[in-house]
Amino acid sequence: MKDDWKREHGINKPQCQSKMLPVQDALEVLSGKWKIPIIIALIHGVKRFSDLSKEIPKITDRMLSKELRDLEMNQLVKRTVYDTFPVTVEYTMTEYGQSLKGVIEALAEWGTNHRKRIMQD
Amino acid sequence: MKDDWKREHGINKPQCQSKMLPVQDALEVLSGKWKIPIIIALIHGVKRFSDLSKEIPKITDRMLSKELRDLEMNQLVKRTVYDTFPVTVEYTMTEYGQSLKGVIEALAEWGTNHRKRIMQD
DNA sequence: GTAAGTACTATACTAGAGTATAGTGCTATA
DNA sequence: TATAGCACTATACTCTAGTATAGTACTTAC
Repeated sequence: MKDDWKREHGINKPQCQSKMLPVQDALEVLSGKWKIPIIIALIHGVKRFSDLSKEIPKITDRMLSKELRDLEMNQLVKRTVYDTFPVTVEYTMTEYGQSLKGVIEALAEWGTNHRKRIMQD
Repeated sequence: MKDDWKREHGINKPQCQSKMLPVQDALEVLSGKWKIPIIIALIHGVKRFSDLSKEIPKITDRMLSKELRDLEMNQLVKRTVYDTFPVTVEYTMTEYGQSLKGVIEALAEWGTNHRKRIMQD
């Protein structure tokens, strides 16, 4: 590989190679306005589409649908369809999805502290 | 406070009150395309504007300037102006900024693992 | 006096994330 | 037969993050 190419892709520096891409991967999974609210809602139990819609203020059906699809593609959320009258669909965090708990915990802790710090000025 | 108001602002559920806002606060600090690259560059040492510009591929001056201002406002980065010929400006992570290391570590670890998992399907 | 180096700022544009609003397909009850 | 409830999808719009490109202010060396 040419050095130019490496520079282009930001992998010429060891630290970039080892940290930057992974962090951006993780942030992409959590990206957008609604993923965190959805994840937090689902961490506390199985929910149906309409439950989530009620529980998350202001989210539109379109966004809820799209974000759930994203989370499902990343294997964080499982979608189960029941063949009942008005079809019901349940969303659950997968076992793998639970692995986000640690990350979210770290973010929550830092965020709490940061808000205190910034507010007091 | 009215229950309606609480529902509107998503703080009627205990879990929202305790986790959602802090996590979003933290993510906002790291938000955007360029903050992580800048932070990672600065974690490895003091850098000048032009250093960062060279080290972070494709970032425009405008974005670099804006993101550095954001990071400075959040007290993560310190800006020092030296009264030299062509004025030089140095950017450093503050002591407080170093506190992000843990969060970034957690994100990097999860991101690495996630990439493996998603790729192998 | 003009060219060059540093650290920006200004203006205009583009693309993608998010919003608003309405409509679909299914069926069981009234 | 019509209405209601669920889980979406379609279309069109808006708004903001990011890009592209150019220009500024300062000063020193040639």
